[in-house]
Formats: sequence, structure tokens, C-alpha cells
Amino acid sequence: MAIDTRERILDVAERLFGERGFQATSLRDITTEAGVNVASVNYHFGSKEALLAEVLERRLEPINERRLELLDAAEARAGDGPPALEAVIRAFLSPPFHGQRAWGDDGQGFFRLVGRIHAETNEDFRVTFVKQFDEVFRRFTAALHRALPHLDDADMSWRMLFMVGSMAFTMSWGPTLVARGPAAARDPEDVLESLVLYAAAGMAAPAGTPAAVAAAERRG
Amino acid sequence: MAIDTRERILDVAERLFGERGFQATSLRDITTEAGVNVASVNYHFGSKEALLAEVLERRLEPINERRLELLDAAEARAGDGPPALEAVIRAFLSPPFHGQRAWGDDGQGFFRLVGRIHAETNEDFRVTFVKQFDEVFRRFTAALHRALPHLDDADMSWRMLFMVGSMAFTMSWGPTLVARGPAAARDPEDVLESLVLYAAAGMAAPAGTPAAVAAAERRG
DNA sequence: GTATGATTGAAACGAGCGTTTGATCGCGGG
DNA sequence: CCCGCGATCAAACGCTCGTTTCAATCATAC
Repeated sequence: MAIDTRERILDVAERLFGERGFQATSLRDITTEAGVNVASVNYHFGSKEALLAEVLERRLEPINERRLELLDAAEARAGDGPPALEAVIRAFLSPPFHGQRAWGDDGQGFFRLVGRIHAETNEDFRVTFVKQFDEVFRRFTAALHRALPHLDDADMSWRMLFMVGSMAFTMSWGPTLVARGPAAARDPEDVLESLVLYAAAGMAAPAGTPAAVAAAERRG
Repeated sequence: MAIDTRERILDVAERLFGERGFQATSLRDITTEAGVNVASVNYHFGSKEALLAEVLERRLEPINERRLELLDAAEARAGDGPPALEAVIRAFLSPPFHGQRAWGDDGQGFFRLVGRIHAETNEDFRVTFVKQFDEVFRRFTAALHRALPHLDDADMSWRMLFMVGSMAFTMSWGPTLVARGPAAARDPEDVLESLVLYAAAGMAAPAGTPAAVAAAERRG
């Protein structure tokens, strides 16, 4: 056995980290299920944290590349004008949903892991993790600013956070929702479409004014 | 010292669970910082998990009560007609933002914890956690169905997931975003207003048709 | 066929975990 | 005054964790 130990470890780690979380998954869980020795993780990856980093990077890198490709295409189609809002949002949201059956019996490991990892707060790890998105965030922020000139920097930052939140949450809870509520069962492609429509409408909403805040419902 | 050991433990646990996560926080971290004995956690709460449950319940109960109050008010204002979409959404989103300075130097512990707990997947704990929201979900689902009759059950389930995702993510990452990017610094009240506008627009977006999915951009 | 360097294996390490124990403390009621 | 009991304490329990060690094994090139 042990055709490719590294790959076997990565596959099992991806699934178990996704199912149980990083902290709750022990190296022994992983190596037992992969049929390899405990020591091989430290031999091949150096540490548990480094294993997680590689699990993430293996999937995230092609996803972020694809995001930038799709954004390039959307901007090219727009010529000198601002890119189409929905196209920009679709460029950002669709890559994680593609290239895998997002929630079949397989392939949901990474999906859930990404959703979950967004909520990890080991501050050091957050920094490492966010670095992977530096260029993606810069490019998409700029594109969205051009598509939505009525939003200032603060509005844009928060709305992007809202959008990423919807996406991450869908990744993390989608499989659970699908498994439990037959009413919600849907092809991942349909869910992506729903999410794009939702995010595009939210992004395009009029900017809230400080005055609107004062008028807002207050406790009591 | 030790005026009220239970309360001291709850306060410190709330903050540390929020800052570091449940698994990454040891009981010794909590009891040391609270100036109490390690054994007192098991004496007063029974277990670490039970402590977490009580930390959550202490804050969640009044929040969910308030949500229902505000929903009642919104429905009363609407008489026999469908309630106002924005009022329903505000009824759901505003209670977690109120009653505390959501991200000052204090009070952000629970805020971050709730955001983070949404991503915990100990399946047993998820079940316990979701139970707290049973009535809230039922009531808001019904109200939103009346406000948005063009959405079917599946659409509604997913869009509510998107909305909760934005909220949870904002709770989890908001403090980080505010701390790092001065451009994004905002009063929590402003952020709530942004989130309400975003979610209302997203919720009100036209329903996606299966045909639209087929037309959607495909990989390649 | 043997030397060599990469990989695997069984076992142990030290540390930290949640939890339990049993003695001790403090204090209000008899 | 002391009894009884809830609360606190230091200490230890058993266990699991990530990591390390070092010998055994393998594949390959000479």
C-alpha cells in the first residue's frame, strides 16, 4: 500500500478537517484512516499547522487563479466602461463551487473546510490565510468600485465582508441544510445562482446615510 | 475576592472563547484569568461544554426574545397585510448589535463568539445550538414568506442562510476589520444599517429560474 | 550485490488537557 | 459554641496530544 503517502494524508486531512474542524482532528485520526504512520505527517509536512496550510493551498491557489481569469474576462468584455456587476460577483463566487461536486458524497470536505476556516481566529493563522487573498481582494475591490461608484471605501469593505460571509456560511452549512431539509435540496449550480443574485442585489443597494441610522429603530 | 465566582467564570469564558475559540481555550486559561480554582468550573457548571452552553444561553435568550418582540411589533404595524420586509429583517439583525458596545474595548467577546460558534461543527453541539433558534426561525420564515411571496421554500431557506452568514461573519470579523482598516471604522449602528440594507435588497432580488442557471457562465 | 539516501515503522517523550478527589474554609442557624 | 453545608483549594488522575527518536526497509545507481 501507500502508493503516495503525501497525497493520501492530504486527502484524508482535507475531509476530516472539514468534518470536525482543525483542532478537533488529531494527527492519529488522520494517519489511522489514511493507513500511514503517525510520524509521516511530520516527515512530509513538518507540523500539523503546515499540513493544514498545504491542504488549503492545494485547492485555494487554482480557485484564486480562476477568479482572476474570470475577472479579466469580465473587464475585457466591458472595454473602457465599468465591468458588469453580476459578472464581477460571479467571477468571485463561482470558482469554489466548480471543479468538484460541492456536496455529493465526495468533494464536500474542502468545501466545508473553507467555510469553517473563515471562522478560525488563531490570529497568526488568520494573517497567513488572508495573505492568500491579497491580490484577489485588491483586484475585486477595484472592479466593484468601478461597477458601484456610489459606494465609499467603508461601504465597500463592509459589503464585501457580507458577501464573503454568505459564501463561507453556505459552504459550511450548505451540506447540512441539504442533508436535513429535502425542501432545500438543490443542485450546487442552482445555489450558486441564488447566491450571485442575492449578492448582486445586496451590493447594488443604495448607500445608507448617517441620517438613516439616526432614524433607525432603537431599542425600547 | 471571588465576589461571584460563577459570574466571573462566565465573563472570562465568554471573552476567551470569543478570542481564541472553544477548543483552543483551556479551563486553566479561564480560571487563572478569573482568579478562581480550576475545579470550580466543574463544580458550578459540570463540564466545559456545559459552560459554553451557559455562556451562549445567557446572551442568546434575551436576544431571541427581543427578536420576537420586534417581529410582533412589525406584524402588528402591518395589520392584515404582509409585514414590511425591512422591518422584519431589522427585527432579526438588530438585537445582537444592541445592548452592548459591539466592538469597543469591551463587549466584543460574545459578539465574536457567536460569529465563531456558527462555524463549529461538532454535530451534537450544532443540534443543541440550533434548538435555541427553533421558534425564531419558524416565525421569521413565515413572516418573510408573506413579505416575499415570489420565493419558494428552497429559495427562502437559502436566502436566510445567506443572511445569517453575513451576520455571523460580520460578528466574527468585524472587530478585526475595524482594528486593521481605519477606512472601515464605523459605529456598529452604521454597520447594522448597512447590513439591513444589504440583506433587504438581497432578499428582495428576483427568484432565479432553472433556465437562468443553464445560461450561467460555465467553466472554460 | 552492495552502498546510499529517502521513506516507513514501533515506541516513547513531555506537556497539557478535562475531570476528580478529599481536605479545608467560612459562615449562618441551633 | 459548634454543627452542617456550600464553596474553595492544592493535588493528582488518566488520557490524548503533537512531536521526536532511531532502527528497519525500500528503491535506485554504481
